[in-house]
Amino acid sequence: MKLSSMFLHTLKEDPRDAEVVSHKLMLRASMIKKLASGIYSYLPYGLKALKKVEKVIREEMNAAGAQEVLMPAVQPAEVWKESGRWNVYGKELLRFLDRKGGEFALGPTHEEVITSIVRDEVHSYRDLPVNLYQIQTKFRDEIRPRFGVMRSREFIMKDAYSFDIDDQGAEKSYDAMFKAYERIFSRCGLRFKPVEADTGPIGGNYSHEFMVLASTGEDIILSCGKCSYAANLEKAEIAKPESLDLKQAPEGAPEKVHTPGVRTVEEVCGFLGVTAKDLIKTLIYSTDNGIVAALVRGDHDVNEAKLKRAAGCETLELADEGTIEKFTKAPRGFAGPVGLSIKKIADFGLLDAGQNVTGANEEDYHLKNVWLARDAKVDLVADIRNAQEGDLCPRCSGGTLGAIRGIEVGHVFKLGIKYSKAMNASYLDVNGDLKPIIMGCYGIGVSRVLAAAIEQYADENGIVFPVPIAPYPVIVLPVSITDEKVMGEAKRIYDELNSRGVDTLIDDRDARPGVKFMDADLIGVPYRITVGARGLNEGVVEVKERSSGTVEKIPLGEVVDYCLARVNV
RNA sequence: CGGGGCGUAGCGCAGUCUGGCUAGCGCACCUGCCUUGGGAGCAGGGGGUCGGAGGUUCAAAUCCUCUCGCCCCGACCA
Repeated sequence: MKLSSMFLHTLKEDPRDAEVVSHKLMLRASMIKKLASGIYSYLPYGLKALKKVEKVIREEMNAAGAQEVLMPAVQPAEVWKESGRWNVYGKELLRFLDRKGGEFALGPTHEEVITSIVRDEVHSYRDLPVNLYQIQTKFRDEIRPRFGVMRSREFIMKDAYSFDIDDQGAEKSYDAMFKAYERIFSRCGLRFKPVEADTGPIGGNYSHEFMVLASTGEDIILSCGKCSYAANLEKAEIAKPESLDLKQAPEGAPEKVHTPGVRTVEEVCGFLGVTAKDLIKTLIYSTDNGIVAALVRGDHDVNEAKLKRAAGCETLELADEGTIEKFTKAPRGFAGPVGLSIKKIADFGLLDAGQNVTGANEEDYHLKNVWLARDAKVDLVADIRNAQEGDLCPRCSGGTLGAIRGIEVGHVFKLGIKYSKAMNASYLDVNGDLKPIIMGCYGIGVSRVLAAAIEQYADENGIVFPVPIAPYPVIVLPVSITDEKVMGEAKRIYDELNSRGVDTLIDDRDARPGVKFMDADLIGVPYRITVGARGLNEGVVEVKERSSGTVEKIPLGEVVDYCLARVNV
């Protein structure tokens, strides 16, 4: 491709509303263009990069035995009502009516559609297993899109769905996808980590996320320094204590203190001169299984997914002011376990606590010297808080958890029969018995992979594309386009590289060399061949490697082979 | 949805508080000269009606009301 005719308009300055490097650089490198909040066009250079990522994904998916399909972006409400998610999915599902008043939605994911296809087409165990995937535009009406295509509303996703006759088969399918994902992200040159994850509204019972490690990531990962355990914050467990008995309390009674207007943990600490660790936070939750009080140490945070499990409920949210007053007899900020008659679930972290400060269930009063074992009847002790740095590993002995940030680029789920049961996707087994198909689903955020790669591979001069996803692995840069010798040699190298299968750019713009160098750096081309009169006199050109910055002088006759050897991975 | 910030040319910004000449600067773009190994220089030029609507005023980018959009923090959500 000739830069003189390419639709590429780079920017010198950072656009104002870009925060993270990948967003800034994708805009500056003329890869994307915003149309509305969370909705982007891909310009030629960005699309080319996207296609490279897709190519890697396709190759590995096909190699793993999956077959490509393409499903509609617009989906009728009908299938969503069948699966039961029409009423569950919430505002992220963008709904609308067609001219006849029929209800439709823009697909945020395709479990319903694929399940309806497979249930019509598959009737026998002989048709299974099967794995179908697509690469397609999804729409999720995110409450707050941000960071460019990292978290956009419209985005490109590869989603695959596996169908098996039994759990053993489903396990194999899951495993095959897990391995394919490891190959995909490795080939893209990413530093990543698979972690155990919560399943969220997609459902199912087991899942892993693939996280690209980056300080700007929105997800927090906890991983053990000693063994291979790693999990998303929402899922991360904490080592189970040896005993679930509360610490024995001495004789005595809590002492009431006047704490006017003091509500938050910080305020209480400041007012009473204690630390957050000395406090017990009492959070009142409304659930489909009644009201519960969650007790955690003042410096810990409740993990709602864990609390749901412990409380045995499906839905759960922090109680509103009125509910709190009704059950604690005090406004928000003064709840405590002593004398509280609702179900109380205490966190492991409180097992060896004593002499705590808690709310008094009375406006403007707290209690000092509270011992859970003595003063409050706790119904259950469980793991209900977020893990944090320094916590003990749940899988090995002696390991501690560290926290790092990551960008979720892939997610694999075991769905079981959630959808096949709801939507009647079944098959006849060898014995002629009708059984539900066991499903799995596997997503990769294609556009997010691109953003994550740039997040991981950039420097002060711009993008540093890894070769496998570089839109163009090589750029030929003639220092002067008016020098016929220089231009002729540049053209020759450019043509030869292209004819030998290397996507190559040539900067044939009538611009000063400095401008060309800056642009080549900005757009992140891995190898730059500089052709100038100086070098030609010695019979050489210069090849600069973007990632290391090293420059080598290569004889004219060898430069094509030199590049081929570096670019064909 | 709550809090904060911002909409002036393709991009980055000044001007707004304290209304008043033809709305300005840098980058990008066009023409010419000159220059050609890390964002050159000179000269000339095109492009905006100040997010939108209404109002106040002799006069509105500037003041008032409404409205739309964008960004950040949070809540929410994968």
